[in-house]
Amino acid sequence: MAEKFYITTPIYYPSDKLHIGHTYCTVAADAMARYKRLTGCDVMFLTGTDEHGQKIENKAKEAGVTPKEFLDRIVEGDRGVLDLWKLMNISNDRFIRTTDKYHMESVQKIFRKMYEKGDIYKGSYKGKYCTPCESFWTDSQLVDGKCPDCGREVQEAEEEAYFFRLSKYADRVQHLLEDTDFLQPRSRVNEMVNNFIKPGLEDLCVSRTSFSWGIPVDFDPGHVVYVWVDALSNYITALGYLNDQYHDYDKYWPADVHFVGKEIVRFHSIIWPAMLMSMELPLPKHVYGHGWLVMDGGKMSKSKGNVVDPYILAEKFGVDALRFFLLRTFPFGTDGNFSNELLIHTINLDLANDLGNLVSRTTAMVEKYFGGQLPAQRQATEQDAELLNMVQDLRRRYQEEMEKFQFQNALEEIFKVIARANKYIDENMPWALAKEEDKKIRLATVMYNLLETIRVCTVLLLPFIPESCAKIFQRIGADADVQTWESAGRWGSLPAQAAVVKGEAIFPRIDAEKALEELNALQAAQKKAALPAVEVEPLAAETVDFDTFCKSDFRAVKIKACEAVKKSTKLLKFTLDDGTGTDRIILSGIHEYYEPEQLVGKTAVAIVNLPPRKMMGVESCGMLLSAVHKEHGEEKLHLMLVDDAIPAGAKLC
RNA sequence: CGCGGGGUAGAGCAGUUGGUAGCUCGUCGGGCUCAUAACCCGGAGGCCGGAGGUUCAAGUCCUCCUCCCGCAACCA
Repeated sequence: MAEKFYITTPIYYPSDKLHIGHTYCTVAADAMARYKRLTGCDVMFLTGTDEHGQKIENKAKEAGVTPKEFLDRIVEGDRGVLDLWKLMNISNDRFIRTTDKYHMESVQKIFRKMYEKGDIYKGSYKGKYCTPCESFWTDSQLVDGKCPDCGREVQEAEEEAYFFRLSKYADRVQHLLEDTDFLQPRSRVNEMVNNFIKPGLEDLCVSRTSFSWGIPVDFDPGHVVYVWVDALSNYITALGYLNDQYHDYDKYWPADVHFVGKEIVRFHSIIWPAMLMSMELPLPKHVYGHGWLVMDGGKMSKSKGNVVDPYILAEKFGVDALRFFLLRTFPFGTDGNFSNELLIHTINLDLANDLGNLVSRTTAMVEKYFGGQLPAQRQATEQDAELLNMVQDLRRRYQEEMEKFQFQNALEEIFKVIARANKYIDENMPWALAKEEDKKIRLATVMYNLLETIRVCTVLLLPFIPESCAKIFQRIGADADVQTWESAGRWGSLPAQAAVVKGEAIFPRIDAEKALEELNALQAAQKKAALPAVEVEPLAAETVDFDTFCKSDFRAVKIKACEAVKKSTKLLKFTLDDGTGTDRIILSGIHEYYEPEQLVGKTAVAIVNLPPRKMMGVESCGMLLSAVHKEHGEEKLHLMLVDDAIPAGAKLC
């Protein structure tokens, strides 16, 4: 019986369109799944979407549709999640949506099971409640003891909630992390243990009453199951655990590996094992926390406007080229620096110049010198040894790296061989052999060795660039029986007289300059189209009475000095002349928009009778006024600067 | 002193248990002409962030410092 292999991606939260980072993780999992299938494993590859929660509820409301309608559009709709995976040639065996009925029923049973065991108990979530905002706040979220949203008084309140006894499993989880290879790469272990386990694991709130878009707790209808139990359970419900939709749980669980982004390592390496321990189920063998793709050293984010759309790249350069680039360029465990230049560069170098060109020159010569079919006779020499040795050992080296999820190293091994094959051509100079009639057999041998090298490399590239591999096999006349894992380990599998055809270039070279220009234009256009040019806050509906308004004391102030607050990215510390003769210190979080020296000497407007407030250890007495709006989704801020003719301390009314 | 990651040729990165510093690109020079102006060979280019220490020997181990990046905090 075939060995089984169960691999998962995270289930993505579809509150926005997916970006290159999601694509990265999914492509990696796909390559791994394809590799395991190639080696003969019985593979289950799962991906999906995490569809509950407040944010989805809000987004849907903004869009004026029901949550389900909103989700269907973004998951199943045009250029949605399913379309993207189809485009990227993702070979998942199953796709789970947490709004699927079977999943919801399973989660209710799981929740109940843990409750009946005593690992989930009803408690209360203590906090402060703001009645007009209908919001709960923790003490640390409050501002001056008041609601951070509206600034009004809050009441001590308790929200009823269910808790999971995470603390009960702290020791076992710590042991799992520190003493086994459960969590990879190893560098993530310290982070988890130091940050979350050593300070003491608190019991986890696993239900909410403050929103309704979630799976109801069936024995307590006011509550919905909060994200942890709902989302993490997908890895077993999708196999049919406690439901009748599927029946593969016994076959595939425990998972061989969960691929996850480093931001959710915590949930997968602490909460998920604890939940499974509570349910007394086997633990997944590995959790692999991969790195992020970052842009110019900074995190990709909507507000920075540097989110990369995989659709544009795949359509422009080809799906295989994009898949290849993602896995060839970046070590899987650490962050990678994404750029369009690097993408084009990698495609041109590896795929066009090395691999594509090797296929072209080899097939062209077989056509030119032998009409597309080699004679059966061979004449080996010592010159062949190095290449043959490399190719014959390639599958082993490749396998070693793939088993460690080191895709970039596995590909590196293949491309070393490809480079060696290009060199082999130069060493043997087939064009010279072709000129001498008595060297025909030697020439055929050289060509066959090249075809064999290409064949073996192509088999091993199947998990990464499946469509291109099919084209290469066709060119070198490799049928299905010499496209197998087994045949990649056996030199000489290609029939001696295979039919070879030249054909079009498989990876055309890209004109880098032109492509970059087009790409930038496309990305800029898309960004503009997606977001409104200028957006301002809607006017407040509530009126404020005149007396209340008059209590606010606005003054013109002169900026005498301004400096960045150390250890803070956003705060500037202003020393102001407010006309009283005593300096006034105000902190303002506008360093992203202004450098301190730009503002010294200017006249600004401040409200001076706010109670003082400490930020980053410095006391701020009042607040400088700014005008804010959004442009193409990006926050813009302008400090209110007024005529320098206005004296310090002048009252605004 | 909040937690973690990182500073190695112009750029992007490898460097396993300490033993003459490597890879890719770029650059300079040469070769070849089968091929997608591709391919092959050679050269130049580094006080491995800084300072101490352990050692016969340190990019690699220890201490301190410094800068960058995430998370967290903060943004009245």
